Amino acid sequence: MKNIDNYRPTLADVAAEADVSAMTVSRALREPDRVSEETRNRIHAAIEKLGYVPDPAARTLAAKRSDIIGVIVPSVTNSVFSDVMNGIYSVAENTPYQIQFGNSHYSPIEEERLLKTFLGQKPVGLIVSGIDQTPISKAMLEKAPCRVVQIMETSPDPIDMIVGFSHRDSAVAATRHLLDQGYKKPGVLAARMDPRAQRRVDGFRQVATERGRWNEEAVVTTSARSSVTLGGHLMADLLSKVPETDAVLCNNDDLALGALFECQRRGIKVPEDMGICGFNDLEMMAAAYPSLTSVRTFRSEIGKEATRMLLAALSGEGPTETMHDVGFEVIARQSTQRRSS
Amino acid sequence: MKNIDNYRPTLADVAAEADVSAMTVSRALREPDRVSEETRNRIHAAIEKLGYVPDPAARTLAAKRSDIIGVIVPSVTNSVFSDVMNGIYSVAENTPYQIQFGNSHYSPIEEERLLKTFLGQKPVGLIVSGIDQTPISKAMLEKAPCRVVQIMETSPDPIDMIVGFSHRDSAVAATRHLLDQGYKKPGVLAARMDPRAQRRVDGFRQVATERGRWNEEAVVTTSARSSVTLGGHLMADLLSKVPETDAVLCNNDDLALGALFECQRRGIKVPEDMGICGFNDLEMMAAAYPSLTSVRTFRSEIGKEATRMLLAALSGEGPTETMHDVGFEVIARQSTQRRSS
DNA sequence: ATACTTGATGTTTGCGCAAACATTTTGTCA
DNA sequence: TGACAAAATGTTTGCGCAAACATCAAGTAT
Repeated sequence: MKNIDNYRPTLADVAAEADVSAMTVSRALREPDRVSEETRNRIHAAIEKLGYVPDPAARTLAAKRSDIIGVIVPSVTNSVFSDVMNGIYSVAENTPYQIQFGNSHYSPIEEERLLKTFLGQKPVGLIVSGIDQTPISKAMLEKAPCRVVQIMETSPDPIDMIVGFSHRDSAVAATRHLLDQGYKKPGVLAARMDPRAQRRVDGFRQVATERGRWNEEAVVTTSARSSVTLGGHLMADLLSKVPETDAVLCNNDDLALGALFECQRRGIKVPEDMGICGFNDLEMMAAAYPSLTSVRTFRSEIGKEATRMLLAALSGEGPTETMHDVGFEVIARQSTQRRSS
Repeated sequence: MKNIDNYRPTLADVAAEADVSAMTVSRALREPDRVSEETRNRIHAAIEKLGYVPDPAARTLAAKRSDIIGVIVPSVTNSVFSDVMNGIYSVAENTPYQIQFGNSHYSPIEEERLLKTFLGQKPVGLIVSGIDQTPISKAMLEKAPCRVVQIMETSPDPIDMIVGFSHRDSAVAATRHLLDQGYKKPGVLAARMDPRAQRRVDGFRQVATERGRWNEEAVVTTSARSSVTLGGHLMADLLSKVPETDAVLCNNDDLALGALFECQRRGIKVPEDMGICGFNDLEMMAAAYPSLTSVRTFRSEIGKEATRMLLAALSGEGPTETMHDVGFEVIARQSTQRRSS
């Protein structure tokens, strides 16, 4: 069992120790420039001696705003969002701001609920995923007394600020790559059809149609959570529906890896008989055998840039950009390197 | 730019609307049983009408404790901890408690700093990873005015409560499995030598020594972050040092997958010429070709159980268990299925 | 030398809520 | 029907801090 006694010194205690008023201590912590160096030293010595730690609740109540940056992501297990979260942390870590995560589980309704909770904490900023908020969420964000950054996508009319890339364009580029490599019967594997996955499938459709390679049957999707195992199943499904398929654009890297294993199991040669392209370019893609082509996305960069943008806007110094496209890059590897066309 | 006006109703506003005192409203929210049903309905109608949201800062200040459960993990990108975090969320989601994550980046010093920050928030509970805290951290946790759950490991003398499994025992079981399958020259691949990885290597050493299969040279470790690519490199390294190696125990699944790819690249047959065993049993292990043997760990369960335990202790009802071993399970698959012994 | 700026510090007040205690209303039993 | 317990509700107070304003000393220009 645990010891539950615990005296915590307050600003007033530190003030008494340093022989100044409480307000001077408060200032020494928040606006050091406005306190003389000598006084400041005395105050810091007192803080050290007493082990004073500011009470964030009291600060929030008095200042009518917290130092919280709320972040809403649809999943914490998905490595895409892990990377984004890591980026956010890395920039926020050495600032006075606190990151508070919320997990919407890909549910717009849950996002609404989280948003309400977060706003109750008077955050200084919010980072939300995507641009497909419900009307109620949008309204909350627009009226919110704090800055808002939408991440993962691009949009001509963000709520406030936005950092991401075009999912449609990235799929367009990947599909062109497949066709340029000489594949004739491309298919698509997609799980968890969130708005971004949908836009990627749209990009594929556009290019495939333009080049006369479109086949509705070759689009295999499911609302299930993405996984390597699922990639194998979807690949099997695709092959049973459209046996002549010679390439697959996978909506993410897990599916691509699963598709590769399924091909190995069936003795289908990659890249000769089947081209495989993933999405996100997770670390494992380069290490696979054969190495897997993927569309590199800058997930950590999105998190970092969103946080930087927010901090810049909060500092209030000068005009800040409100849109940032981090782009993407098709990383061609062995899995789409067809010997002959 | 954004609209910054924003009036937020307070308890007093709701009280006026419902024609009761502020305290009754406060009670209606925290102890509904102590308010008559009729009054409660009137209050909820008023809350709805005004869109009242409680101010957590004010509540924390007045009550001298927050509703925050602080969680410190060494990494948010590592899928092991993603799973644990998800487990924690899933149980905490429908409680009044807020989860606050901290990322120690595998640094005990950073953990100390985080702990201090968290304690400043007067949390109701803390969940920390591992049992290797610095003496200062240990002291803070012991004196903390809240319950503490250590996770990921087992220990005869936890600070307060503990949920995990024995890393040593799990490696012992995995190594026995390899030897029982007839492999004679087992090696180990390990990255990020945190205390848990170290204990797993120790388990391997114990069994290998007992059975006369120990070879110091066949233990290839690095302090670098684990990855699939690294798995390939470590495998290559091991083969150059000890070419006769016929099995590897990998300290995690990323390394195992990388090792598999490296074997494929070199034309080494798995499982005939090389047995591979991973650790954690991530989803991809079953989907690989050949499917990969691994030690299943119950990561999500650790998060869930730690949170349940904490909630039970907080509710104060009856005696609660303080130690929970979630165990592990060697999942034998193709990658260690040697045809002949 | 006077008025006036600048920098450094102090005082008062209230943020929104819950603990502790006080009071009123209702129900129950003999 | 009165006495008394229990349930329901109200009042006072202060949590720890920062905003806003007040004060005081030291410099600065003319």
